[in-house]
Amino acid sequence: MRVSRLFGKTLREVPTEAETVSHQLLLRAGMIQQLSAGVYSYLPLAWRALRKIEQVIREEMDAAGGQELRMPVLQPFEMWEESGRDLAFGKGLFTLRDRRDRRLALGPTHEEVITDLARRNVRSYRDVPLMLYQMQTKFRDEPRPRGGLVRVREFTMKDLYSFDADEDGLDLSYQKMLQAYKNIYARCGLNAVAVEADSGAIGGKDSHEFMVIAETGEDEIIYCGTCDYAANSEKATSAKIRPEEEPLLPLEEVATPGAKTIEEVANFLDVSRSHTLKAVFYSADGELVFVTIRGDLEVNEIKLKNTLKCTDLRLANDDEVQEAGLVAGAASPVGLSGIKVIADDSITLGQNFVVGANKPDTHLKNANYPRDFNVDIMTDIALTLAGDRCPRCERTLLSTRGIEVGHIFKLGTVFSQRQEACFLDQEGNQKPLIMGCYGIGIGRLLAAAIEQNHDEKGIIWPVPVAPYHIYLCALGTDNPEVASAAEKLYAELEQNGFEVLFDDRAESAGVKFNDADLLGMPVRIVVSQRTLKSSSVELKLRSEKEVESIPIEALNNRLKLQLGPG
RNA sequence: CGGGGCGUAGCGCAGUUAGGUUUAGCGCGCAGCGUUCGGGACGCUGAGGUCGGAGGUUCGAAUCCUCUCGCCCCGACCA
Repeated sequence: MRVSRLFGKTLREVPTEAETVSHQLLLRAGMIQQLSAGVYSYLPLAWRALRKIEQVIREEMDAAGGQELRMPVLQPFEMWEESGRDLAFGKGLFTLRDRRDRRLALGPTHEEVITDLARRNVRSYRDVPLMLYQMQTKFRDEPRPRGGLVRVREFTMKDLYSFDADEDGLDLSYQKMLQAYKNIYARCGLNAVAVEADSGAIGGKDSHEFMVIAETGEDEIIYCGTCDYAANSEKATSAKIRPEEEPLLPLEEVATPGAKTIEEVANFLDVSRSHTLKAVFYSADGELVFVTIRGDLEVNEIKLKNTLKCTDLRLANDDEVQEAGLVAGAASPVGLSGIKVIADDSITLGQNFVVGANKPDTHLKNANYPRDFNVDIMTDIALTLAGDRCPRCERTLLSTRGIEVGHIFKLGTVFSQRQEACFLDQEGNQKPLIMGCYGIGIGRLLAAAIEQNHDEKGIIWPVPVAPYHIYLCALGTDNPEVASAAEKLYAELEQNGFEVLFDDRAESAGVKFNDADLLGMPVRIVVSQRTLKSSSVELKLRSEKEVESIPIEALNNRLKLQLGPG
């Protein structure tokens, strides 16, 4: 491709709307163009890179036993009602009506459709294990698109779905995908780590996310500096420390005028925060619930939402709290009735807690579970923070930010049961298929690759995803000798199977070099009067500082060494 | 949806506070000619704007008022 003919102009200045590095570079390189919030056109350079990423993914999916197919974007809305996920996705689901006024949804993901395909086509245990995948456009009406290609409303996703006869089969499929994903990231020049994750609207049990460490990432990762524990902060747990055992003391009412927050109460009574129980009120699908947790911890709303199995969760407002007869600032489960109480298991770690007395300006000392109160649900709903203890080795946890470039789930029978996708096992029993699903956002992967592979001058493409291998730079094109030598070299390189971006423009050296750096092809070759004097060209790797002079006849072999056979 | 910011030429901006010499400017980029030519060269000439949109106030609106649309950033959601 000739730069003089390439569609998409490089920009000298950074467009103001871009804040993340990948967004800035994609815009400056003339690779993407925004149409509206979270909706982009991919210009030729970006499109080539995206296709290369797809090809890497396709190869790994096929190698793991996947079969590529293609499902529709346009899906009957009833299918989403059948699975109940019209509510789980809520406004995130793009919907429309056809001419007969039938409601349709633009697919945000394809579990419903694939499950339907499976129930029509899988009959026997002989038909599994089965892995089906596609590269396809997803639509999600995200509340807030951001970061260029990091979070958009229309994007291409590779989604693979596995079907197995039993849990062991699922484990095997899951492991295959885990490995395939690691291969993909490594081939795309990405350092991605697998972390434990919440399964969100997709549903299911085990789940891992692949994170690319980046300051601009949307997710917080909690990880152990000592062992290999790593999890999304939504999912992370910690070893909650149990204080020294003390004898159980009798309940005692104390006046705590003006003290409402945990901080104030703890200070007033001169006890540590971990010696108090906090009360928080939530509205879960309209029902008021009482949440209690040890005073030194915070509630993780994702865990709470999963525990309550509700779709809408928010902090209750003052009116709702008053209406329920709760005393904000002095509430506790002691003596409480008629309201659902959810407790974090931290309340079993410790004794003689200070809790609210359910009357203004009054607290109780020495509350103990279960002696003094009961709860409806006891589980882990605590937010894990950097500085907490690792759940595996009890060393200190650390945190960092990351971009989620892939997510894999063990779905189990969530979908196959709801949609009755069954098979006959060896004994002739009808059983639901055991499913898994595995997704990668292609554009996001591209953005992450740039986040991790750039310098102040521009992109530094890893070879497998580079739009072109070589940036061929002709300096002094008005010199016929240079021009014809460059043309000849361009033709030869392409003949030898290299993908070449040929800068044939009548621009100054500075302009060409800066564009070469910005566009970031792995190899830059310069042809000029100077190099021709010694029948050579100059070769520079984008990732290195040094330039080397190569005799033209040796160039082909040198490039093969660098880029692999063309 | 809550909070913050912004819409003036392809990109980056000034002008808006105090309405009128602004037929709306500047830099980059773009077109033509000439000189340059190994890290974003220079000169001359030129094209390009219904100042996001609609209403209103006024003799007069980019500037004031009302409504509206769009975009970015921070939070609640996800590949």
